[in-house]
Amino acid sequence: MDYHAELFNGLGDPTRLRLLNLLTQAKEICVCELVDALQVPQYNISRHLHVLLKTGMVQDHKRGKWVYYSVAKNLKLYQRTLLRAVSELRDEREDLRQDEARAGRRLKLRSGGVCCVGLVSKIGNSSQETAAQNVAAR
Amino acid sequence: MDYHAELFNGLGDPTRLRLLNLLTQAKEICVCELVDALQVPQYNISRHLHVLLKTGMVQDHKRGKWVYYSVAKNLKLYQRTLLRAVSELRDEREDLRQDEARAGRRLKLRSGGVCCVGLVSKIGNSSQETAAQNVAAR
DNA sequence: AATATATATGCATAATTACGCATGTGAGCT
DNA sequence: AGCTCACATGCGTAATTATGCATATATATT
Repeated sequence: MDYHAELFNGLGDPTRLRLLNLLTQAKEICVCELVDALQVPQYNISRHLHVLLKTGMVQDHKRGKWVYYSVAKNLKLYQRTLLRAVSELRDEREDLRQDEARAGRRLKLRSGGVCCVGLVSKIGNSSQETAAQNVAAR
Repeated sequence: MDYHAELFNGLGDPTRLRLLNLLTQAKEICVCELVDALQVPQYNISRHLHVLLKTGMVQDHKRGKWVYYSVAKNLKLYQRTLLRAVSELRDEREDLRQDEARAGRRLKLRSGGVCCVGLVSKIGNSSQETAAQNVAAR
């Protein structure tokens, strides 16, 4: 598919829409935090982030064991406009706000700006029953 | 897929991107004109227009034998923002401007505001060798 | 070095979507 | 009524994309 259509397509998946929404709200979020916020398997989050990376909408930054994602710098005009459309969507979507709530709770668990220290979080991956369920809230 | 992701997805196809671009430039365009402008089979155009209809981005209006499409009235805020992203994209895309050129030539052929009178145009459908090739230009 | 944690990815499969062809529908013309 | 033109749609198939599971990689930590 051509590049720009792909760009829109990048937002054409519910999970990616949710990811982008969170990323526009916070400066930097690491993968495990996104996993907890969306309650979606880690391999799934990673894959969707990869798609968003390819569209140039987000950038990643490895720090220690973790990979932090954020909205890319130097977005083109139409890309910034797209992001704005996402935020505008926010008002209509309860689920996006729920994501933000879970993300908020999760981000509070950072110690010294570092994410997931001492937290186990494997929602869909492998066996172990997941921790960080205080974040899930329900 | 959920509704809003689908909305982005509506733009996540090159053909639909091209259609939307033309529709944002002109008030009303009928299917056969779009076929000539994009040089894409009629059944294909119809299908993509149907997708755009479902997203609420465009509306149709039957007039005599023809069906005219236009950008929907009463778009929501984020929808208008999306359209703006499309126009902003225009600057980067030679192909969109070529579509517009062909569309412009085609629209000039209207007689009395009525489209495709006496023109035969079956780019991909069935047999007959297409007319309106003065529009294709190449 | 061995182990544990965070993230990515190969592979098989399921689900979704686009496409081409043929045909259906509906409006207008003769 | 029969024909033609504009448009839509059913169906089969090809192409694309998402998902789950397992595993690979890379970076601490002990």
